[in-house]
Amino acid sequence: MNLFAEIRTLVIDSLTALQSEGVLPEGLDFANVAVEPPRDAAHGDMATNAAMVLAKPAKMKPRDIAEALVAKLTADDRITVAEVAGPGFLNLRLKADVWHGVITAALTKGAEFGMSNMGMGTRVNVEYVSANPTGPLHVGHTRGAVFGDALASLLAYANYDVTREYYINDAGAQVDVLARSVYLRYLEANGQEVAFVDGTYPGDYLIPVGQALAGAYGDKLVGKPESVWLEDIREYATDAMMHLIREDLASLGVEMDVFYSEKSLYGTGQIEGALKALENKGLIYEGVLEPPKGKKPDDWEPREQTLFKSSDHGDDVDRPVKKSDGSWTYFAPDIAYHYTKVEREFDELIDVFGADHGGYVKRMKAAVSALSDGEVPLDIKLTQLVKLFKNGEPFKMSKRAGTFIMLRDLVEQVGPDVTRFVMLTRKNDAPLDFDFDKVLEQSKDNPVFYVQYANARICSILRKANEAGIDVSDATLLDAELSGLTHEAEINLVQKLAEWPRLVEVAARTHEPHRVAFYLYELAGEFHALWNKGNDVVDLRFFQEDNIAATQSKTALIRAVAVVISAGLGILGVTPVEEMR
RNA sequence: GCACCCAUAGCUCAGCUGGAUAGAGUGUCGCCCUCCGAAGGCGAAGGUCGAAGGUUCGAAUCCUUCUGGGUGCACCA
Repeated sequence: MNLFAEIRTLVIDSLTALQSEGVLPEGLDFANVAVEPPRDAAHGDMATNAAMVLAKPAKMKPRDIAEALVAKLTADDRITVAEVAGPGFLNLRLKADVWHGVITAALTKGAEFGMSNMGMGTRVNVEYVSANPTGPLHVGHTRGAVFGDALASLLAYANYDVTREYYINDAGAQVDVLARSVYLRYLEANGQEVAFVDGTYPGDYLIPVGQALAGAYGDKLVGKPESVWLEDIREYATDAMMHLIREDLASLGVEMDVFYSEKSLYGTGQIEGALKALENKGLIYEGVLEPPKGKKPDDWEPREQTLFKSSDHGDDVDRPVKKSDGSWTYFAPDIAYHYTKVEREFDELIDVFGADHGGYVKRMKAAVSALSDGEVPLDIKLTQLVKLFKNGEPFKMSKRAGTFIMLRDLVEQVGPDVTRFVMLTRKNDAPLDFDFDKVLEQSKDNPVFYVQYANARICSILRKANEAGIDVSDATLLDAELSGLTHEAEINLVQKLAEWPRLVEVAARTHEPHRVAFYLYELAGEFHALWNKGNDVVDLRFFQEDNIAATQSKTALIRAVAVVISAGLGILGVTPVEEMR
């Protein structure tokens, strides 16, 4: 139930009626007519811009349209007052029981209150993490993982048919490096002294892989040339790394639907097929790129390469798909991979990349645009850096000194819930400060705590009422008499609840799950404000020992709040707590 | 040199396909704890929304230019 959408429908219906009465001209576009919460509550419960938006196309004065609309709207029994204000705003006040209906709807629908049909089953592929299978996930990956996962859940909540996908880069040179590094660990496990030169991965996490390999092969591979073992070890090592990565993801509560292997594209004609598709559109040619201006690499020399004419689809320059020696560039399999997404009949694609891949956005969009003839939109969300702090001091990370922070370090120290929520307290394209101490702090400036605390307080009251023998089961609260909820602070809270379905749609449309986190913080704020008013105004306390009916109506309200908090935290992948410990 | 992202209160940040007097936390100042959980509460002060133009009835939001910060820039993944 989206109250704003319902009132908007009423406004549109009224406008249509005015057209048939000849008050308004035909052929008006109502798409921009909005019904929103007013910025200032003193203006009313809802506001619509209809008169201002339509003034120009209807060639009428905004106030004249507004006046005509007022007469229509006040005839509806949900509206108590409709008045024209300012340049042509129409401020509406709703009957109290309309607001109370929000509580009933939340209690009836539970977690489904707020779900939207906006997606209408659109098939959307959300690709995220996609870290190279060369080691465990670190902090940067964590943000991408949390963001992508929350975005996927958000879209699912708005009735998109979501596929969560991880692209495994298991075919490039980096997995050869991995294999060589593991081979060194293997030699080590066979009692040899080894040196980790530049260009190998020295991480400890490869030690058990080398040992396992020694267990499986004994010393059969010792002293053998690379050609003998590279392929086997590469596969063995990438499997081991993907196992690590899956464990990391699981510890965060991230579950992928599809792990798509880059290697599986090779030898099957899929890369050739994707490039053929581009070639058929006349977008592949042999050519020589201009050197980059201003920053010319020292070893630059003109080379003829196979190029994709990405500049035809919004890119700045054309991009090579083959190296000068004829082998694929990394871009080629990526094109093929995205081609499979188009062929798998997704209606929309979303890629979540780290900000350091920003330079990759245009060419990828160009490729998808070309391959789908502009039919399949690709949105690429970049997640900015996470800056770590401890005791207010920047936490310097160094691979060499072993202070590189991994996903598992975060989860071990602060838990998956805090990790996830904090990662979503900033827009994806803004850098994020993550302070190990602050995120565990129990105070109002810690949003995780503040939201969880609200939920815990609500649970506490429900327990208390139960202990006092008052029935506060959802079934009973559904029938509770709500007409007593008239105090401004109570209505404020209800109105905040009413915004939830609307917020879900805004967040889903903009692909911005952080809006959910901010909304929950605001909702918790309204709840705490009402609680605190109970300190002074006894009638506002949720638990009224000598008044069962009042207790039930007030617990119905806060139970609805808990329902929305749980639903919102569910989207973020955070478990609501019932008690603060 | 080019591209992308960012610039909002002292600080950290929200700001809804453009909407009314631009919001929150924190910090500062004043008052408040016999009270369902004070791990706080109420109030005040605090802004040329980086700058200048433009579009619009209306711009923090859209366009152009500029300034300042971040990131990336043939063949590496």
